Amino acid sequence: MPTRATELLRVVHARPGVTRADAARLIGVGTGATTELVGRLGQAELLAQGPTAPSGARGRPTTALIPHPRGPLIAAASITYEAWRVDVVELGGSVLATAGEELAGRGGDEVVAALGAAVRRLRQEYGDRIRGIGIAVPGTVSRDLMLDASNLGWHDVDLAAAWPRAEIFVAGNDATLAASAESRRGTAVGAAVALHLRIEAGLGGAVVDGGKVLIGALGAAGEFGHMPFGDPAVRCPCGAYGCWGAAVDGSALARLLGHEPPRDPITYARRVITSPQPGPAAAAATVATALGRGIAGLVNGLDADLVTLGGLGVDLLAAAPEQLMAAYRAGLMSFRRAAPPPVLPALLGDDGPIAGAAEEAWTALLARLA
Amino acid sequence: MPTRATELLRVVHARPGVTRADAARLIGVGTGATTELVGRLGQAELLAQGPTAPSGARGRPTTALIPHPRGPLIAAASITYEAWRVDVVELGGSVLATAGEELAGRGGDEVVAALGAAVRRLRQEYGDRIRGIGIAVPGTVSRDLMLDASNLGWHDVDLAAAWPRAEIFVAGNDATLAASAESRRGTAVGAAVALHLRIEAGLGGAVVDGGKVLIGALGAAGEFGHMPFGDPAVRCPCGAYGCWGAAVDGSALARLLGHEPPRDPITYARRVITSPQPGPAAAAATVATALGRGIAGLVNGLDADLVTLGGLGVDLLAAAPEQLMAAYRAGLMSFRRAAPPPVLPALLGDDGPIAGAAEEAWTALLARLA
DNA sequence: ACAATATGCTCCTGATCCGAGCAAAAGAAG
DNA sequence: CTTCTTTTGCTCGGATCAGGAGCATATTGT
Repeated sequence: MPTRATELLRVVHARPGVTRADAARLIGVGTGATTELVGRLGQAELLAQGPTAPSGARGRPTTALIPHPRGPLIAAASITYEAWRVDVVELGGSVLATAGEELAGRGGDEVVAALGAAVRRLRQEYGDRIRGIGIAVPGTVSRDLMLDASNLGWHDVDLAAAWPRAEIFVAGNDATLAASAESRRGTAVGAAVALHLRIEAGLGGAVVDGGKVLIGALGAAGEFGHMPFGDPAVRCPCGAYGCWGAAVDGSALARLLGHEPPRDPITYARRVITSPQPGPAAAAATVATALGRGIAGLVNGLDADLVTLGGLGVDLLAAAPEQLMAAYRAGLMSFRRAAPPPVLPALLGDDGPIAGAAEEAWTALLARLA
Repeated sequence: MPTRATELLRVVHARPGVTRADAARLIGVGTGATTELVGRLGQAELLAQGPTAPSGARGRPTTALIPHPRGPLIAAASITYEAWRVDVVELGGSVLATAGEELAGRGGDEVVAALGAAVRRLRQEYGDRIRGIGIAVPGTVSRDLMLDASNLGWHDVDLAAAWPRAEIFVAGNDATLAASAESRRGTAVGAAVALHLRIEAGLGGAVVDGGKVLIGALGAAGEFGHMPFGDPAVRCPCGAYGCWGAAVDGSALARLLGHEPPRDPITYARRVITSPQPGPAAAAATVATALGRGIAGLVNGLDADLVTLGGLGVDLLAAAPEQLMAAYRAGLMSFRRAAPPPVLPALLGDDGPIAGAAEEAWTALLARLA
């Protein structure tokens, strides 16, 4: 039940620094109710008012709504293949502090323990202002917060150990969370149905429908890499045949170039894609074609009006835009070809997953502050 | 902003005949508020109370909440390849009256005009109680209610002509609406993410996430038949290559059997699929395999926990269950194989689309009655 | 008949929100 | 500098809604 108070907080979170007059118009309340609302939320140490830059227009100047200096905070974390990081994020998305380090080959439980220690240090510094945590991970997260990251060789890693008994604890796949961030603060703001695809070691993604990320029945939605758009003769490590992901990632490039499967497929793939030599360029073009064809299939089926690419998808789009877009257009249903949904690089880049973790945790917190 | 009143109406719509005590517990209000609510909704001619069957338990007996005898109604319509139909549906989904006839080869505008005449007749009978209309059609509907049904040869048919200036007017693809109905009153009740697939002349479907049908940016989501799970050498009428739909419908069976493309692909396909002869049976098995493989891909990507099949999908599942399910299981990501989401026939059968039209129109009406 | 149990109604209270009217703070015009 | 215009903010009264305590009601069980 969204009350006016949560609506106002959501507006301020989405657009920190809105003027109170604009915010009131956005949620459709009069000036009387606004006074009461802002007063109440100020008392609750959720909102504060700050000065605005002079507008130059006539009329009494308004104030800007900003996060309260003693207001609640969220810890946003991400684990990538190379490092982990924790940010302290206030209402509106600003980062107040950060901590992190390289993975250095440590195991999942060790990394979660190190992350948990960092969260404890930050909680000592910020006290109970930190109300919860969101974590982005390169793998799948079950409902009971167990992480499975096969590309890291991690299985049954208990993420809850980072902060047992946290009031708010959300965790999710990095591509899923990056999609959330793109739809709120990135390229996909305003899209009705945004599709985000992210190629790193494998292909993941997510659909954001009307601002809500589809997380699936088990929290494992967005594994578009395991849709059979690829060559039915190629076996995927997941056990199925013809997986799209196996046609667009580093292993696909290695296969095309007759190389051994690379140990670090991301670095390998980036090197191949950006190589000026004809062999690698042709391989990149082939992979870009497979990417474009699959994107078209997803757009046909999901009726997205915008597609954003993250990770190696950005490099592929830059290296072989003609091939990618040609395959994309050719795969679209005819009625879509007049106005194909744009395929654009994601705005937030490598910060997408951690930004998404912050967004989802803040969304959960705002729902609780009802 | 769902108020208690709309919450109660939604509960009664979902479970007509609930006792008022159960309904109050479901929406979490005390008996005092319930009295006030039921009284208000009775005054507004939205709810009435009826007798309940004796429960046998102790305590004061409660009453059943039922639609008001002068309450609002919805006209639910469907157009299929053979006929059109209009039902008058009350709160809770019961059908009070129905009308319809065969298409008999008429064009889209003529059919919509006939449907509109039937709606006018029903409105004369029921007066302003009929507050809106929902229409299920075998094609795509744009935001401005223009219908495109290429399999019928209809283009730019103005559905709004069936009831211009209707207060509530929703229209959608038959497969999309059938998915909605399945998730509310069919096999998929309670599923977190339900995938419904419907094969008639082509393959369509929809995803229902947490009770909400994903309609896409243009209202054209669910065209899973145009995802490239099929043979890349086969050209689909949509202009793309390798469309899944072209691998599982009547045209695919005809191709496998060396027949000409059939004029009535649905009847043709049903005959082939149910044929006891080895040739047709083998073709059906091949098509069932392609269906199972694609379903697995969609389940992988969308993380559905239940799949329902409608139209010819039911026949395929009955004719070649082993092949379909084997391909399905083989295509699932390994972590899903321990507990594959069930693949079941849809409960509502041919009534799915019209039931879904009623559901969506009622949903819109309930939102307006806030 | 009486106890036990579940349900429904009345009345009171508090929270929320809206609108009217007035006050305040800026720019514009003389 | 004064006055007018424009926009915004505050106070106050009224309306709606929701929740709870206490009592009334209708059934089953002994």
